[in-house]
Amino acid sequence: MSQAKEAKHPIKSSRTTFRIVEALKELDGAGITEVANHLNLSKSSVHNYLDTLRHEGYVMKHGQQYHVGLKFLELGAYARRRRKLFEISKPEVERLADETGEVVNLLVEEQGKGIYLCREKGTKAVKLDTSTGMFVHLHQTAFGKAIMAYMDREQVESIIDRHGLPARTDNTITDRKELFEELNRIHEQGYALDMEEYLDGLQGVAVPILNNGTTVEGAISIAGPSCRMRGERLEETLPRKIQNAVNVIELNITHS
Amino acid sequence: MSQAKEAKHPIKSSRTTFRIVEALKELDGAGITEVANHLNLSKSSVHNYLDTLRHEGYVMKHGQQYHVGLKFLELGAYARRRRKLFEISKPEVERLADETGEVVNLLVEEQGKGIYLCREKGTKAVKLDTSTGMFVHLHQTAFGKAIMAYMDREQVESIIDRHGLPARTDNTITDRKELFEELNRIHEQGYALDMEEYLDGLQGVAVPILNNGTTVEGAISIAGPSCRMRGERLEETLPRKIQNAVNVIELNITHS
DNA sequence: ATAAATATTCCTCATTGTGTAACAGGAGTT
DNA sequence: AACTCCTGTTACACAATGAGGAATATTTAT
Repeated sequence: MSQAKEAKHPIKSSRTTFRIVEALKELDGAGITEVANHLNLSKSSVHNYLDTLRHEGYVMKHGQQYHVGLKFLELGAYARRRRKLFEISKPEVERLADETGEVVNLLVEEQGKGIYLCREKGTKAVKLDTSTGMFVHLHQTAFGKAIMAYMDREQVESIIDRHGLPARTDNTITDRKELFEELNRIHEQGYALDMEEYLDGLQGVAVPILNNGTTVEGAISIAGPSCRMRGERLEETLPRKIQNAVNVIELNITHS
Repeated sequence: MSQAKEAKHPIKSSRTTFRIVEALKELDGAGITEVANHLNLSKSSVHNYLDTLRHEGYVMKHGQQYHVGLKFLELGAYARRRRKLFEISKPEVERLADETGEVVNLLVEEQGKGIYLCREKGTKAVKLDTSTGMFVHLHQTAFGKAIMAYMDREQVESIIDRHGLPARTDNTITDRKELFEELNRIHEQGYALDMEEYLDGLQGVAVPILNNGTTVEGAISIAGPSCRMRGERLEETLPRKIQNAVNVIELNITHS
């Protein structure tokens, strides 16, 4: 499993293509010059890229503003659907949201980071700026830690090497040794806690989803304001609720 | 509004990049030679593309199989979130699914075709192979016709020119004149019907979502097996239910 | 009406992607 | 084990192609 930072023979235009689309996302829509400045490219180049992308249907042009097109949703939704985990888990995630009233997330690991497959909001759910398709550092969240707790140590090491352990709040675990201790604890108790490690005032619980009791497929988490997430509810009731849902999911995974 | 089939100076590599990813989707994962044959490209080229795409995080490699990566979901979900229509409509779509028990869809137009923003299944919902992110011909579905019914005639003409009127079932409207008559009827009655025009045995109703009572933003449809979709339910109850939901949505759209 | 932004087109040269062909590694067969 | 027949990967050299500068249109603002 080669881990080179660069491809041997990178297709430059392929990379710039995506850099441009990503710029469009970052800037939330932009004109040609804006993109050109943002990426230090010539206006004419950017123009050619955006023009071809538009003809391919991957970007939209409204007036003089270019935008990321919904055709990416076609590919993205396909990639998500391919993971049987999503199809199987969605109803359970919805049920959990109804029952608890909080925010429930389904997350998987890809390329050493976590990505949300879906999120359901219960009636009391807090507003969060995160959502479907977003990438997060695994060590900063409950579900991320839950997933790592069931990976090989070397795998976790390589992820840390690749992405580091950047902090997001004062509580984020940024120390390698400390993280591994936490992962051991999680492995023992079967669930992970997020004590405002991702966002101040937000806590959560997460349980990993295992295939055949061995490989981690993803994790489900429930998150809410710290005031509602404590004591028995945080450490007993909610973990058990998720565990029940996960049991159902795991049954369906192995039998398909 | 130029409608040239090709960009003036197309970036070839940009196009092949997407052709490769699309091939990966069509083949539902593939190896290098498979892709190369499928697209009449040299193995080495495909290898270079897939390698860079992998390093960019847009494709995944499992063993010798390459797959569309979830990073597309990041862009796709963003593009969807950008449309305020989605955020506003989602709860209404869910409510409709609960109330009717059928399949409820939210669709918008992009590039002259229809694309599903979301789908919610009620308890009695039929199984459908379509889903989020999928593109469909507008004239083949109830929501598509509902959308076209509120476009300028010339706009509809140009869409037909671009995509034609291919049939999907024996009932699909394939005649230009017939389609325009149908669109007039829809405009008058305020809702559109799909009488097995997309899939045999499947019927549906759709209501367009208007902004300020003028521009079409999208449409909501309810679909189900023909046996359950007839008479008063099809032509009265369901249209009214959707209309109510749409009213709520339209209110929220104009006030934001 | 003029100015100041854009976007778009034109054109040239060096870069970059392409295909051919050779190489390596694994699975299956005799 | 040696062989074949698949893969994926690397090397290389030629030609196509994308990049950038500058000129031109087009829109928007003053």
